[in-house]
Amino acid sequence: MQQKYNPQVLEREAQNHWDATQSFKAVENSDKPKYYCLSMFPYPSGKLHMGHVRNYTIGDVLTRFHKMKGFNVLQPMGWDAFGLPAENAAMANGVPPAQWTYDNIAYMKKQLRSLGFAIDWERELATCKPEYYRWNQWLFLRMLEKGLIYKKTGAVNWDPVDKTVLANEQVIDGRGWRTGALVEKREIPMYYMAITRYAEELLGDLAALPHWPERVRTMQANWIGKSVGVRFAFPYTLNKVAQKLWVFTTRADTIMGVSFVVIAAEHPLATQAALSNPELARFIEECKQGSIMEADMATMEKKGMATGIFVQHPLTQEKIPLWVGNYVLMNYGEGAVMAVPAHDERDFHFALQYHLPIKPVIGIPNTADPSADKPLLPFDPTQWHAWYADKIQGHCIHSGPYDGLAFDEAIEAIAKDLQAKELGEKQVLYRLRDWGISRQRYWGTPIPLIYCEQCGDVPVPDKDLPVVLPEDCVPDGSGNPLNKRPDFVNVACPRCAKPARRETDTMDTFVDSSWYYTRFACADQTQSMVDPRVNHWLPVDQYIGGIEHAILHLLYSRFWTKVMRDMGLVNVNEPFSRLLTQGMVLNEIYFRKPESGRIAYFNPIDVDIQTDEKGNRTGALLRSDGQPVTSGGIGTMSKSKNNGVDPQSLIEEYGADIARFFMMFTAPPEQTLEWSDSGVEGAARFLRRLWSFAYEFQQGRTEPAAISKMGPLPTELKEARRVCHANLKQANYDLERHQFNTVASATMKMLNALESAQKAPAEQTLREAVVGEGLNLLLRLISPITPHIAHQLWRDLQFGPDILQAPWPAPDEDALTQEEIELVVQVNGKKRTTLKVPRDISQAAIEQWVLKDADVIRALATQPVKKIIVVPGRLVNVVI
RNA sequence: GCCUCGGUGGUGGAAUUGGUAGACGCGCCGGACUCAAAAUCCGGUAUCGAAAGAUGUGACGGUUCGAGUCCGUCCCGAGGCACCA
Repeated sequence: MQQKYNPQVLEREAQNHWDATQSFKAVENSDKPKYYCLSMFPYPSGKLHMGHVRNYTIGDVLTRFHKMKGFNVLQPMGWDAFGLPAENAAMANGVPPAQWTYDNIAYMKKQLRSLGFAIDWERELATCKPEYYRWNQWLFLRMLEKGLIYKKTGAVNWDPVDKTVLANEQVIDGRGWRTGALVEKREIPMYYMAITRYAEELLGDLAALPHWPERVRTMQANWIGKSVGVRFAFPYTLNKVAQKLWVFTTRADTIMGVSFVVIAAEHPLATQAALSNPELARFIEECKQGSIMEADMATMEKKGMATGIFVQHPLTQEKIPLWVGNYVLMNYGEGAVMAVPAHDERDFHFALQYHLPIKPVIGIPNTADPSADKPLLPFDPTQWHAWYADKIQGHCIHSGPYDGLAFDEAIEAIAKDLQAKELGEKQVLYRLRDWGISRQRYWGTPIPLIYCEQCGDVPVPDKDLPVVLPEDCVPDGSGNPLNKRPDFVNVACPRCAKPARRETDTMDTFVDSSWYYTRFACADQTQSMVDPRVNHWLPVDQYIGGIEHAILHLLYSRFWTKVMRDMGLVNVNEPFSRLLTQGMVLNEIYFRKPESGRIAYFNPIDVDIQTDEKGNRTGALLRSDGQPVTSGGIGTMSKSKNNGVDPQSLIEEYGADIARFFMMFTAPPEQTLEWSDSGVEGAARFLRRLWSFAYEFQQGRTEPAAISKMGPLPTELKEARRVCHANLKQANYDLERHQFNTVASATMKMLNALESAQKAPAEQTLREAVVGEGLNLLLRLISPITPHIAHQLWRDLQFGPDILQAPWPAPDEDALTQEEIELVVQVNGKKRTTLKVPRDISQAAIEQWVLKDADVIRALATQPVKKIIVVPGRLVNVVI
């Protein structure tokens, strides 16, 4: 056994051993229960970042834990290889996205291997390869046949200078990132997936995912946003033609308070009204400026303009003015809303701004004088919010036939009356919109369509799949380079064989990642998208990834699984049984802001922190020039803030185990993790201490490998043994709930206890028995986190040939029992003292004992005891 | 703006169902070893106070014998908002 802990050498040896024994190869014909553990696959951006290390370490801990618990585990890895950054890199360096991507994959794979993850590399896939994305195209065609994909226009960000479509990320403060030009909204034809047809099932099945975090289910439910309301129409006459303007509302009970109607700038009626109203036309143009992002839309100043058109209230026939507003969304509901300023905050502010009438129609009952019911108004927020929250306190007032009706009754009555006039009905509406998948970009899956002047839109026949993306294009920022590739664009129409054009739009990269987990089950299958092996492995038992994917990726994947199910490709309803959403990795931000010019960020690695003698931070200096830098707090590691830490240097300096231990110890997986150099040093110190302790133990051992029978133990050894088993028990609980930081800390507590045991005055054989048993448990417990050192020490201490084959340890309940327990004694809930009592003491005896205690008597003073609350095994509270 | 989550010592965090707040680390202080330093080892470390004791989990209020944990209002931070992945 080596005296010094040398991670670089032993980690390579352990990894060679796992490769040679094919330790992580997953097979379908095992008699063990299957466990499919999947971490979200990385985008090959260049090199691993700390978020990746964290994500894959969490997955690996779960993989190895379940392997030792006797599961047949599949942990695969792949590459989410299409996407915008490759095009950006191409513009910067002139390298084709394909080459950049493949180079990155090669480098990052090497990095992943050096971290010792228990991955079955035989199933590796990359979404940018034709053998993968041909199935995107194949399923696209099936969905097109079923009407699950359709074509309609949708809004994009248009850069008028570069004449190109911009991603939301490329729009900064409403301007193009390269040109600085004001971005415009532009409507272009796109393909949509009809995810809304599955809205009800996607919502309902959230209940079938009890092992998903509550917050993710809540976010998805709110995203789908089912609301039951009333769709109804305001009749109007324009150019002597009677027409109807439809709106949707969840607050039909306030219909008698409507004082105006607002339509989106893109609404056909707005376009029509603008024909004879240049001022309105200008306003509508103004509304079309800016990005398509909802956050921008929601935070901009609410503006409106009257159209001069009036519509008729469907129940009172009153004349209602029609407005165009920049805050009405064309793609939700009807693109038109009724405005009730008395009972909606946004309408209220709009009405104040433009001096429109405010008519209260909901009030709280006044029992003394029903004729003086007090109106509830949005400017009385305490009451209004309370009423809105549970909808039970108020009722209709100033509402003619509906006076006195409560929320539900009013909606029923109003919907019935509207229906009788054929002007409305109750309707279920979802906030969820259909998924637009067309991208005017090069580095993605080609959409398999051909446009023929004679035949129209012609789907590419299956026999011509895949439509292969040329890999040698270099984008230059002025539109999709595919349009400049006649060899790609020009094609014979599959129907009439005349010259035709290929679609040059590619698919949203979320399409690629919506089904990759099914492909891992049968990555070598060349004849079909998936094969029956998919039903062996699905659903994924444990999925791990960043919380930032809580809605889009996870919802699209759930949708896609249901589509594949309905086509008979898989037999599960949901793809991921358990979900762990990991927190982001943060680091300090330092910068200097010059009088003029750009703010400069400095990597924390180049900054020295100054502290006072108590350790409080007093300042920060840039090491290169000794001058102060400003602290910008902490934030997610990013290029723009120059606060990333390259995992490569960490792995090279300390080795994989120390990096992994630090990641697991520093924060629980679901919380953000703050980077700290000294924390890494602490992890290194612990593993070195573990190594030398094991070395000393092995050197002084008299009976190699024997964990002999234990006779009666002296107190110190008994206590050390109790600590080991108690921590193991707690750690097993923590592993099940994925709280790995306390598992790591349990291994530290065990080593602390074993070090005291080693020094205890006791017979050598007894000490050896206790310490040997403790080390044996500790190594197995720590092995999922730091597999390399555990592998080596397990062999060096002759516990067995391969720790991976060892069973998961269970605590010995006998070791946990204590003769005496400590009770906390409180008086009126305040801790006064503690009391050592026999384990099986009766309640009456405790009460007697407590009342005789000097500290208790002093705290009682002269006041009489009202009652005594005893929590068995924990505490006593004397109430006075 | 909307949806969701979080806020505990100098610091990362712990506290299983409401039951000893601060486990285990980091940092800092003191000591041992050393010519010296690093490394390592030992001890201390919430705040105020000489002590007894009091205070303390973002703020304020409530429920309870008892609240970091439950309820209400507010403040601050993070993630998402449909073309970053």
